[in-house]
Amino acid sequence: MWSSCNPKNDSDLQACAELGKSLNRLSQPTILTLLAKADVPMHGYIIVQQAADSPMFGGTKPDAAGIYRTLKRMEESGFIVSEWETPDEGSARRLYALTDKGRESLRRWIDALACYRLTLEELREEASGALGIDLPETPCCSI
Amino acid sequence: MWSSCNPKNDSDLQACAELGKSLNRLSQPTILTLLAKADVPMHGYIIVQQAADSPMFGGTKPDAAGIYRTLKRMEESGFIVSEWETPDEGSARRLYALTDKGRESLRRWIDALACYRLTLEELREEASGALGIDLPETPCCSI
DNA sequence: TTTAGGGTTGCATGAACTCCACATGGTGTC
DNA sequence: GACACCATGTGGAGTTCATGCAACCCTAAA
Repeated sequence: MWSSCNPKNDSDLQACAELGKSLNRLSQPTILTLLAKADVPMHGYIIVQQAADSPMFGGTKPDAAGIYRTLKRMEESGFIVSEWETPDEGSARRLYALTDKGRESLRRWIDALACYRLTLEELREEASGALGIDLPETPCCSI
Repeated sequence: MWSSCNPKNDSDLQACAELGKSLNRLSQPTILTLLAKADVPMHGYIIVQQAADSPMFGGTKPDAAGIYRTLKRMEESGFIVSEWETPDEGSARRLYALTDKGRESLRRWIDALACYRLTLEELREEASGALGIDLPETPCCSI
């Protein structure tokens, strides 16, 4: 499903050295998207697993602590709600569900992402123009 | 020259609340691009001025201290070189010039930006699919 | 007993940004 | 003459935010 261009090995990382740690802070739309796609409440653990496959993380499983913290923030903002599931057997776990506000937020995120995208594209065009090279067809990390 | 979609007023910021402070850390390719376009050494002050008009800053003049710090970092990395210009009249000021390494870095940045762009687009498609809405033509902050 | 599933907190680190202050020098104004 | 303001460069303190690591709790299966 997700098939992004993510540098997998060291030489790719070298080539895309500038990538660095940018484009963080986007775990929130990723989580919103996962919850919206599932359409049922999800456990935090599953969210962490599935987030790893999202374009934002590209196979690298994000730190669980970070995701749980983000989930907490999102609940405080009203984008999701959580409740404890206490089965007769097994340990208790939280179930996170999208709220209407969260769905609305995701809708705005879609526009915001388009905005980001356009900004990046403009910068890329400016840079190409400045170097006098013609833009190839998204040679994304093409090593 | 630069004409990005940047929320100008408060209501736009509300609508694009998720924008927050993401997409920072991109002052480096912006500076590289400015220097590459000028093709002559530039003063830091001018860089600050022109950076304000770039897609990344969208009219908001970035903090000069931050830009100067970035310039220093970039010089340490060998992407630019600077020398003092000491005119007979007026105060001394630095002239920043792009190095070959800097030009090479900008070339990699172009690929990296394409990579970012693709990631954002994928996430956006996933989000739209999850919400069951069809993607309009980049309605970037369309309020 | 170890491993895996599931959740949480604390602490340290680091990057990036903001605000503030301080230089120097020119121009303009009250 | 004092004051303000733009041009120009720099340093420090403090904030915010994300990252990563370690530790802690639980249960269940192998």
